[in-house]
Amino acid sequence: MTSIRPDAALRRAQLLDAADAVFGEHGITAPLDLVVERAAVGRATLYRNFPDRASLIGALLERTVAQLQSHLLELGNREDAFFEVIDAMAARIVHSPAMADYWRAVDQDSPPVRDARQRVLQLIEPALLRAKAAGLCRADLQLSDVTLISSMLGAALRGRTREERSVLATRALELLRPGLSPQRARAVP
Amino acid sequence: MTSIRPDAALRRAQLLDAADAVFGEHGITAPLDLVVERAAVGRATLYRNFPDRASLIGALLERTVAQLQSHLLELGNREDAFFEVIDAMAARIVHSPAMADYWRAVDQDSPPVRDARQRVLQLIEPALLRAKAAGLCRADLQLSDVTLISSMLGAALRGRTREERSVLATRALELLRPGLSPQRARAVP
Amino acid sequence: MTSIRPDAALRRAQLLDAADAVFGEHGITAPLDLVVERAAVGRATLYRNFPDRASLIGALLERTVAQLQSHLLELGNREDAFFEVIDAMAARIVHSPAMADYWRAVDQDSPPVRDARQRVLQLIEPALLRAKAAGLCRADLQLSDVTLISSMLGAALRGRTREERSVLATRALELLRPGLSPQRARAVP
Amino acid sequence: MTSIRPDAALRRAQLLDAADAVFGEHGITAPLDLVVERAAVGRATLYRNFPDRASLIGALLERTVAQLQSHLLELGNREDAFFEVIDAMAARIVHSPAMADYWRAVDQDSPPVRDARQRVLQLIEPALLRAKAAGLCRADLQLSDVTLISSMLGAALRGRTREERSVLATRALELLRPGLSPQRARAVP
DNA sequence: AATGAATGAGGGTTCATTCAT
DNA sequence: GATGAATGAACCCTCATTCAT
Repeated sequence: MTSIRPDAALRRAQLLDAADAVFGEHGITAPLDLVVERAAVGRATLYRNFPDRASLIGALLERTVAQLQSHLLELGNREDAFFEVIDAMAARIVHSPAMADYWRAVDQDSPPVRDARQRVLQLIEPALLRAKAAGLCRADLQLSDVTLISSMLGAALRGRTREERSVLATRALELLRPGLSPQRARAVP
Repeated sequence: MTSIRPDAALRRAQLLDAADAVFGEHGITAPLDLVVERAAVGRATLYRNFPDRASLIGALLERTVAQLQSHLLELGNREDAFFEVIDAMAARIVHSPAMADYWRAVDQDSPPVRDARQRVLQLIEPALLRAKAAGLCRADLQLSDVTLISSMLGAALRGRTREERSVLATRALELLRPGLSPQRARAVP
Repeated sequence: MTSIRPDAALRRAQLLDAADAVFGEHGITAPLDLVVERAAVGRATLYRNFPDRASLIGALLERTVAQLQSHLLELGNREDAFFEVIDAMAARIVHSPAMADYWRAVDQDSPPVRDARQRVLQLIEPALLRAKAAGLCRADLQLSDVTLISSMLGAALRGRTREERSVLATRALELLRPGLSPQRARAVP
Repeated sequence: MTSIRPDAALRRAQLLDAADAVFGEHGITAPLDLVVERAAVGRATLYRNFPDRASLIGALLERTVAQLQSHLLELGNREDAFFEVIDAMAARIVHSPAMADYWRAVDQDSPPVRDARQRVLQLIEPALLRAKAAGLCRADLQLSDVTLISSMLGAALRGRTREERSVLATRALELLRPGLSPQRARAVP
């Protein structure tokens, strides 16, 4: 039994990094040739590792899920973990602006995408419940709102330089935060 | 000399309607063939009226600008005109879900798109100023925030059925509205 | 109303001729690029006229069916029309050596191929019945044998020069003819 | 020095069996990956044993030649050995339907194929001469006709299930046999 | 002025073959 | 010696755009 090729794992990582960068610059419909070129890898290598675009995106999502998981582990039972996650999400999108597109990816949600989304929401749920219990967020906040917020952030940041993205993300969070907090009764208009 | 101008105008309108529908369904990168087919028009006719994709999108934006202008005219000097415009913007996106994409369209902002955006912001500015003066919106709200909000709404709504879009738009506005209102001092976290 | 483009029909014919030649030389799995090149035509022109390989082959079959039909018309009610058809089939294969492959074409018989085959057999049936009635051919000869004979002739001739094909076809017919004639009782071996 | 030759021989046989099966199903242009997969062997192993497709096919032919040789040995000096060989050829093609393709293989006859064909014809020649001498077959039958018949049988059986092949082969032989027997003088047409 | 046929560049994918482990 | 990961050439096909009718 041979050991599981360390170079294969390297290639995979190279490809994922390249894909993340390319998708960030040109959107998730970017030519896969760009990914191949950036990874400095043969064309078929991409296709063996990721038979189609969806599976490539799926793998990128899996990486994100793993990162989220370890982040949540770090945060432990903190009451404000939910908001930390939102901030981290924004930071992640600033870093990797195609991120948000991954979640609604590739014509009508392929299975790997659906699975990853499911898992993310499951991971976030306890944090959301704790925040609600602590009265830190509005009472009617839903898991589905997290998806919505992610989409909104992602779209806002598309096609910008990294610095612009950072500025815009900060502002977007400023505009969104009050809407996540507990709501006073509002006067009728 | 024949005077058949209305004919040409009709073709243009047909093409724009078709483009709006097709872009709404398939995104603004949809094959222009689909537009041609839906407009039931010869292929070159599209290209005579709109030499490239950007000018087609520019024309769609112009239509929106014109609608916005007449809407604002209707609203007159009402203090809440700004919020009416935001709602109208959301409604317009629900109806025509590619709308938001138009604003950041086609690889790094083409001139017709840039122009149209400029004009929209100029139209909205007075309403924003009035809302600020009346204390109806947060003091630091900028014109650039309108672009941001538009992006955020648009992204939330892509690729859904009309009903889903309507539900999501309502929710997105619920989340965004508190952030647009005047802000209390917030306790330090 | 414009007249129905004469040049379009020309292109179609050019393409069919080119396809016949190329398939004859390299088999029916030859790269379609060769067809395009030989027809001196843009690549997409091929694809508009014939969306896929099967439809190209289908069209080639249709041409053959039409030729067969007019040939049979010429022959009228002659008792030996069946053998004339067999000879013509061989001649046709000599001229266009991919012909036989067309009949069992492209992974498990596509609909256009199936249709064309059906029509050919229907056309030949009367001639076969007349030959049987006149005692010119063996009593148990079936329509399906025609397909079989066509396959056998075709295979014998692939990838040869025209002259070699002609010699081989003559020989193949010499070997096959006695088997098509009425059979004497054979002594048990 | 280790003496692990049987191991290598086993691999070779595995590969040949796999190739025969795959070529039978998908034709002799089938992806060699399928052969590798079916043989459950590393990819480079195929290439070490058989540097290219032609040499793989050549090896398959050699196997057939060997079988033919031992079959002829069994038959001894029987006068009808020639017809036994024809029947065996048909049976072999029914079993391994790519067989006939092997003989005219891979773009204009590669050397290993040419060699194998040569040897087969040499093996068959005595049987043919005996049959002729005994008046069992037509006087003008040539060695080259054997090639022709093999092609014809092979083509007739391509792309069919085993059962269909068996039925078709029987029929094809029925049609061909009279043409191989001594010919009466034929009335002028 | 309007049509739709023609074009060719480029994307996705497969596969024979080589090379590092 | 054996493995399977990596390579790149080549194929099929789509689509924005031009041009003959």
